[in-house]
Amino acid sequence: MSRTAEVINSIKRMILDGVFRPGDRLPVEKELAESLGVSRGSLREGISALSILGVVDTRQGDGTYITNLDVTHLLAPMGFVVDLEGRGDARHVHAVRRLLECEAARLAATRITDGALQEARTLLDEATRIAAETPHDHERIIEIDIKFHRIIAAHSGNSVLVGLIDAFAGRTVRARLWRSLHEEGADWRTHEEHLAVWKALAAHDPERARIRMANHLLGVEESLRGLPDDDTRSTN
Amino acid sequence: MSRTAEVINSIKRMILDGVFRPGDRLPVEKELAESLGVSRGSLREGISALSILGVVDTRQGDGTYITNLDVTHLLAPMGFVVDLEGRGDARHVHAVRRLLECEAARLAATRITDGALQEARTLLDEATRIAAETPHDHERIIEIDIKFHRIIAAHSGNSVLVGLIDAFAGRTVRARLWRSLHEEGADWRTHEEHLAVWKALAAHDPERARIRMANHLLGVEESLRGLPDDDTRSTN
DNA sequence: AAGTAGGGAATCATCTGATGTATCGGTCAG
DNA sequence: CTGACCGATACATCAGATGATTCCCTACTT
Repeated sequence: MSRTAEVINSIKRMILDGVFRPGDRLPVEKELAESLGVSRGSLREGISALSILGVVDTRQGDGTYITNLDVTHLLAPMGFVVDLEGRGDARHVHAVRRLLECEAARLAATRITDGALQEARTLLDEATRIAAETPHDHERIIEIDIKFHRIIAAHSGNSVLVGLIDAFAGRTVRARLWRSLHEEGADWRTHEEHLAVWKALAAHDPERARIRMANHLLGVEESLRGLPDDDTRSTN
Repeated sequence: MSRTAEVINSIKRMILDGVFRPGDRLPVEKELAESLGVSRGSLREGISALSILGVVDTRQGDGTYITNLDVTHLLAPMGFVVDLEGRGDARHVHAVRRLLECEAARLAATRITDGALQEARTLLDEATRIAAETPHDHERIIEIDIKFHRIIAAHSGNSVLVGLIDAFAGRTVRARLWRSLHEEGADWRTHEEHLAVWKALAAHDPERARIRMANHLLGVEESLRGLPDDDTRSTN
């Protein structure tokens, strides 16, 4: 095993064993390198990888700290996989996303708070206003869409599920989706679907919430089918 | 953005843009460092991170190559998240795993080949023999269990789903599970459940396969409840 | 002619030292 | 008490040298 891999595994192990806890500061490079028996260069290669993985956070002039180890943060690197897999035929990615978000909606129906329902409603109301304008502020629409889905995921009560959903509903996927269906007033239909999901959540009806969410995501996916997108054709 | 991050993003971008394809060999360190405008050290930090992420593969004395970019391979680093999240209360991890594997079973029911069915059956038959022995060869039992689940996942026809399942049904989770239920002949019950899943697959009945798999995983999860595990208590 | 052992070039792995840059905290003038 | 200054600290980056491994060509053996 390379020195770099040793560094990574050692630090991971120390975190799993509770030697380092979220927010803890690591020893300075020179010291940590000596204690692990590697040079600063090799140590930095390992720290660099851990930083990309969202395990540690280095601040120049300050030090290196263990992150909060939040699942969403640790799963962020998965975005590359989603981007990569979604280049051509994104059906697999969408199928998984649908599976995850439907489950989140089902769980959220019985767990969502009145405050979160109100917050979601406020977002949808804003979307209503924007959709009525011409031209639409699509950036804001997308932002609202992401927030709406995130509220639902957050109230599933499952942090791992939240992390996965965030990774799968990332920027690129969402951007691709909206770029394709921002024409022909499809945002009105999307808005109606969002509203249907919200009503099911407000009624605290798990099955209804799941179905409404499934219907919504299916609609979005179908907007992608048969796109005049070179990538889509080339991999079929 | 740090030089290291620039290196990582540049190479990721080049892969997404098709400049580098799976199996391609990257320019030598000195050359690549110059073309990206960074020193060899910074380049190596980036390459090191990409290597950990499973994007590239460096071989001393040979060169650095783009991996096959297989989803399962790229999702392997997520194992740390599973390990981390599964230290204390692993319910969230198990809930997600159950969701993923049930969907895989459902999909596999209509897609699994006769050959794969036969292969799975052979594995289960071997498990039958081993379970009858005393003492059991638990290592082999675990190996068979993993292979059985993997065959099902592989025939879901969704590569992303396969990658996630592999990450979530990784070594540590599986080891924890089996360590806890390898007593009191629970492996017989597990074996019966596997058989029920197999029968549903053989009948190409999606709903039945999903339910049998759900039942199987619930049984496994329940074996974990109320374990005298310090971690479990401390985080509740 | 075919197979094999040897050697050299190419490439990554690692270490060392030096310099640049950002942050934090104390000090001191106002 | 406030705010600007300044130095210690720590990470960021670069450069050079040496070691280890692989690949491939050559020459030798059978």
